[in-house]
Amino acid sequence: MLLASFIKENKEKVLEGLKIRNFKETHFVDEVIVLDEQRKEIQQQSDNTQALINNASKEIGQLFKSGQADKANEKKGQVSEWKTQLKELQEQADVIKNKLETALLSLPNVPHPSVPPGNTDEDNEVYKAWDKAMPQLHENHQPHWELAEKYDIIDMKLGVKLTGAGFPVYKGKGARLQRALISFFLDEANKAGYTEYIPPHMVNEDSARGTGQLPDKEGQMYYVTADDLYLIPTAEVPVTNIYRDVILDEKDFPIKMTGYTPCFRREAGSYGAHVRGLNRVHQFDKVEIVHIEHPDKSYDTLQEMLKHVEGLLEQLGLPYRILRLCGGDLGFTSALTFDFEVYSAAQGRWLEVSSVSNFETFQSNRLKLRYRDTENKKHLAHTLNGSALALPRIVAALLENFQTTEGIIIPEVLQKYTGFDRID
RNA sequence: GGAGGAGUGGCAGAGCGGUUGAAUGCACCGGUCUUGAAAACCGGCAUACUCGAGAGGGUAUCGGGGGUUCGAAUCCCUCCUCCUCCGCCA
Repeated sequence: MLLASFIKENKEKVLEGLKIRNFKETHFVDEVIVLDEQRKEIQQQSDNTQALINNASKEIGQLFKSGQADKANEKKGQVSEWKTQLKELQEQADVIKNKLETALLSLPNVPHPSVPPGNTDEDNEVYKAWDKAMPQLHENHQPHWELAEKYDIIDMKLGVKLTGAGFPVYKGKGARLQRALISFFLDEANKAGYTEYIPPHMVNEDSARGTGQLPDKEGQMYYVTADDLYLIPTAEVPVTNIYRDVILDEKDFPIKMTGYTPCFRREAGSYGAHVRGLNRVHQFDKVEIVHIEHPDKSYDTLQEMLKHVEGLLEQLGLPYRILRLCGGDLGFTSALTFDFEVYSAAQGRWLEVSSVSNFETFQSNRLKLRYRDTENKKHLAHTLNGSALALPRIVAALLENFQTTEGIIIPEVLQKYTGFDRID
């Protein structure tokens, strides 16, 4: 959420940003500015009335003390008039505040100047292309969903029986591969200086709001009605919210956190060949990295995160490319996002496996995540996060790219985790 | 799940209807003293919104929300959290 004051002072910049995003509902910008003015005005009136009441109440107290009950009762009459006025003012104020909140929540983050304009994923900029060899598959190669069945390592049908479509069951070497990847990713994150967390897999409404899942993506989350809790769509939500309502010292930067969690996404309305197998599922595993950074350093940090993710993919030996998302494809809360895609050879497709973003102050504003500078002034911190990495599509690419007539070869870095070097 | 008890500033801990944004202690910051340090003494020390060039002013906040009252940290309702006991349980 942007600050109303920021919108007022940077109206042109905000409008330009919305244009880059191809965001049509620019009327919210003026609404915010007007409503914020109205809010101040009515707040002023309401505060003044309250001040009158507070003063009169003190006087009444004094009068009772000095035994002038009749005068006190006279004052009471006047106060009750003010109270009626106050109530009306507050009702008006509530209406305005609600409208303002709605308008503010409707506006996405202002894109970073480097974000290219564009509407769809076709307009994304290839930031780093893959210029090395592509995997060469043998003649009878198969897509990962067939391999998974052939080697009996992932059972989608069993998932349907137990839960429903999109809930894969990993079995035998498939399960062990899954666990190996999680351990590998976490170990790499630890080596890179991230503090590891195991957060809850359900969060309350405040947390979902803090990182911007609510109200924007309400339908995307599984919701436990009996307890008013949301299943997390990513570790970003609980991990970033660790720092909700926190005021840091400048010297606390950078804060680097990592966590493995399952992720739950309803993905309503998805269907077709592109969501086959592991390409899109309702529950998947992911290791996330989260940074909280000083505003001056957040873009250097974003580069550092890209390097970290690149390192993982290189060690796994998967062809990858990095995209700079265009305005239209950029997430609501993000200022700049780089997507990582790996090449899944049997499908002949690039699959998104990581999304690394700088949210600047968009999340921290709602989180009330601030820091004190050397002059003791408070400012909003910057938050960033990235997948490092999301498992299913990595598994898909591993299965497809490393399939041989003698089975699937496990990358060397994973072998000490899996305890086997091939799936056959 | 059942029965009790409790939630006050960074921490500890008073207050239990009327100048209480909140005593006191500790911590922290500045100063005096000191060769330096400690001790002692003096002063400062919450957050948000808002008015003001500034000095300074207004409003809100004593777990969250709602209510009673001219007036609530103090009374009532409700939710949350923690503690003790019982039950259940990986």
